[in-house]
Amino acid sequence: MSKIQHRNLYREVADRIRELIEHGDLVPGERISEKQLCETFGVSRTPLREALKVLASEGLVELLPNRGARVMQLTVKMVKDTYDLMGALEGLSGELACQQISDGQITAICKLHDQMLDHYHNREMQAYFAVNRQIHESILAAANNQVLEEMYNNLSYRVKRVRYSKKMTDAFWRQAVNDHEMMIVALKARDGKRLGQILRDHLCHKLEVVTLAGVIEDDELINAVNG
Amino acid sequence: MSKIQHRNLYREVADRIRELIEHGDLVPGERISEKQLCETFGVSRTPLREALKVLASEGLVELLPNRGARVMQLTVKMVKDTYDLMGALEGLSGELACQQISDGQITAICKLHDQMLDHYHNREMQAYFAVNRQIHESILAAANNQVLEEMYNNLSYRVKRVRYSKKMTDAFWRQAVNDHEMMIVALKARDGKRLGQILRDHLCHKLEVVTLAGVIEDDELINAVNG
DNA sequence: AAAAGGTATTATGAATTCATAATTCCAGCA
DNA sequence: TGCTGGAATTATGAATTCATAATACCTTTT
Repeated sequence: MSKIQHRNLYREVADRIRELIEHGDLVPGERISEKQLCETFGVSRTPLREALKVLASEGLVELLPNRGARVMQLTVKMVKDTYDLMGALEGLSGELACQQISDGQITAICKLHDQMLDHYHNREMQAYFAVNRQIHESILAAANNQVLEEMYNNLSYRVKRVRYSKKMTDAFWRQAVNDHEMMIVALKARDGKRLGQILRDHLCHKLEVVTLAGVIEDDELINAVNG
Repeated sequence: MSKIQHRNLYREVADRIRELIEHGDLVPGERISEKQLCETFGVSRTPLREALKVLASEGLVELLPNRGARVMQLTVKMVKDTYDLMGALEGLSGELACQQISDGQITAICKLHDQMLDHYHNREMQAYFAVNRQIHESILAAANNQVLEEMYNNLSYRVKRVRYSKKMTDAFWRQAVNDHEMMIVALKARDGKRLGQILRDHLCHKLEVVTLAGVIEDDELINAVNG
């Protein structure tokens, strides 16, 4: 791994550690060795520890007093809670977007929607997810709320490790596409309340189709605490 | 000011700086002198700078490369955006709370509600706000979603400097109390959708009754950037 | 007197050093 | 053999030191 370039070191380090977590190179629950990371990145402990503190406040890492840091161990409940929250934020983004979105932005989203439909009919799941994400990001951007965007991205990062299942059921997929059809209708009508409602409900079953790799069951956690 | 006690220093320091910001001792836009804060708290620069980085990631402080830190300057738009977000989160808390709240918790909230009504009728604004906050916190707690709670508290901290106006209009106050009446009805019926809707709308006009002390108008900001 | 340039000072960014808490490992003992 | 206690080691928490960028101040020149 290439050494880090020296500019705003703690921020660079934080980005790199985020990548390591996202990529699964740092295993949840496993202790993070400061010395080892220092050597990996070629930096001293000061910026590394600053980065860890930022990551802790982002909820990606947990700091144990006098016992170092570890990658945050996600529980099923935490993932569910996070999805609930993201649903609420998506809903808000829809409501806000309708208040000010331009005709051009709407046509752009409709274009993406058509692309997504193509991928759906061709059963191209990767491409489908990519365009799907673009649509939601477009709505988020159209909401024109920096604080919302920041929060949403933070939450998104926390559960990034939980990947979408490769074997999404047809029924679920059809339902998701159907939601998107309704979204487009509401968006074109600039019906914020309705778009918000659709988006809030849209995400709420997403948990059913994620693979919980690296996520521990809550009863496991209880055992780990008691045992 | 008493020296800080040595235990998880960076966290203590962060708490203290939050207090200073909330209390208005650290003025928005003003540069934060590391040396001065170090002397105030009786700590070295290392934990202080760690604290600043955490506060920056919380949005309370902004870090300028090679030029230190300053208290985040709130704009009217940022405050509005934050209130929109908090409204959405309140709404979610209501929905979730209805799914699992116990009878005991409901009666406790009803009790608070009655207290609040008393304060309203007696025109005791301070007490009214205190109980009002307790009600919303109770619902938030009943939602049983740690991530939500954490995020709400963070947002709350960002706009804490913006205080409620002493001269809230009767009309507005009556409307707020009316909202609360409807909330109680929905809560007793455990009607999550409805409670969520009320809570989302409840906050959305709050901006109208806050004093924007220390907050700069967005056109001022534009002037500051251009000038 | 005002502006430009350069030096001195100060503040920040990062590395190193020091202190202390946690862990490991081993000896002694039951 | 397994358990307890303590020394040695290691890792973390915090302070200090070093390097460098930004700022302030002063001189020089027009």
